[in-house]
Amino acid sequence: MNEDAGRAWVQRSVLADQVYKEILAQLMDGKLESGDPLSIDGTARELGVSPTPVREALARLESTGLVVRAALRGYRVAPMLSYAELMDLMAARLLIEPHNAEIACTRAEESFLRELEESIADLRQAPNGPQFSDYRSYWEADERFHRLIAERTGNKFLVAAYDSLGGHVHRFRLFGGTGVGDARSAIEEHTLILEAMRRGNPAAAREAMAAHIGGVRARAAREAELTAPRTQEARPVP
Amino acid sequence: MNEDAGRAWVQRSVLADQVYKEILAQLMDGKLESGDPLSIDGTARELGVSPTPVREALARLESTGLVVRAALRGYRVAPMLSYAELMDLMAARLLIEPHNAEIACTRAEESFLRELEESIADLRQAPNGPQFSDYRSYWEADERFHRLIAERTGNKFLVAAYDSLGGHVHRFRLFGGTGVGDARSAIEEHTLILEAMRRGNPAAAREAMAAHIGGVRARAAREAELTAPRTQEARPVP
DNA sequence: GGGCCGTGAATCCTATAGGAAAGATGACGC
DNA sequence: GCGTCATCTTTCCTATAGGATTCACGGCCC
Repeated sequence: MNEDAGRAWVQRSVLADQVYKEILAQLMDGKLESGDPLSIDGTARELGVSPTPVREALARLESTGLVVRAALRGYRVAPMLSYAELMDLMAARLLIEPHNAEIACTRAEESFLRELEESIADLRQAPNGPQFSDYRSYWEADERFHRLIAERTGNKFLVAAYDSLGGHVHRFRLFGGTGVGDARSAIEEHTLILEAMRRGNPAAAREAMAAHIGGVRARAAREAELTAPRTQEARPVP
Repeated sequence: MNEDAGRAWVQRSVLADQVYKEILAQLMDGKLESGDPLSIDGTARELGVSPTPVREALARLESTGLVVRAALRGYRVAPMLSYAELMDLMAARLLIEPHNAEIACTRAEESFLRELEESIADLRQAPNGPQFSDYRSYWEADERFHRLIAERTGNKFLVAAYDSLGGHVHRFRLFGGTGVGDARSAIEEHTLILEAMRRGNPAAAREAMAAHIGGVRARAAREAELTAPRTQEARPVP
């Protein structure tokens, strides 16, 4: 488990960062399920490191909402988003991200537009298989698109607000085991946003972003219906 | 529930939390100034604890934006907000908090309104001297008012967005050495928001909150002009 | 005089050890 | 059979030690 000659993932960098990414990958992959206790010592043994970096990584993960911390009782994996929570997340994104797009459009420059275009191109060529390692690059490109817009506002508090939602983390966590389901639609909508920005029309950019988030919400709702009307009423298995 | 449950375990607490509060107090008090390096070992020696809790406390403080972390070079105190950044903060708050107030108003109950009223009462009787220890209770009551509204939305992502701004942390940090300057106005505006909520008028609640944030912004701008002429202009995004 | 480089101190990062509390397991008594 | 209690294991939390790295300072060379 820890002895794998092929992966010497103990490099000369901050170990806490490596642990952070590893735990994040396991969370995305579904290896760690909702409510699982995330023991500090246990994780340290499993990864072959000491508890100190694990402690620091978990302290940072806590701010993402993926893990929850009880005062003297350790960390636990945050429960998967329920349908209502997913809708809440989309409502919050609808408040913040269209606004970001509008502001960013007023400050758009050619280099910025090119970066957006590049992220869309990366999105097109990224695989989107069922495992997190498969769709990781897709996830990164998608996140980069939205983050670029948030950062382009020039307002670091809007960036912080966008970050705090953890929209992509929570959304893509639901893809664990199934893969990205709405790649085609997402790429189309990203392109529409970019075009509105190219035209220099802030109102159109806002509307395009709102339409995109709305589309994500609708598709997420449909997926949630398809997979399982789970967790609302825990019916005993016959 | 049980108020008189054993008190013995209360004295046992996580040391990292105490370190967190202590560093926060020093930041608020101005004992730690912008750009100061915040050495882990040094802080540990100063507080008489080991580096491990300090490390965890700093990792959590990083998400508040009060300290910044360089990969292998330690932590530093984040620079004080410039005039432009303060305006950016208020712009972000104007996006989020009026919306929160509107949603919260639609779900207001008597207990919620009473809690709001209580926070305003606490605000009235709280001292607001120059040291952080003086206006700490004022700060807590003010923060509680806004947080109650955010939490009343029932949308934890809106709460997270509100948290991420760190509005009160940054705003009150500027009060270090001078004390709260706008207590009277703030109390009045809080009362107006509460009255709108009592009337059950979401649009009025939104407007009252927007007026409050606008008032805070105007007063902060005036203070900034008094203390130091704004030399820093909004710099273009990279 | 200015730039480059070696040495030393300070600091960060990680590992290990031990005390304390919570939870689990099993035995005992009713 | 069921509740209670003692014991044990697990886990969290803190302290300490040591390797690795960075920054500062002084000397040396051009």
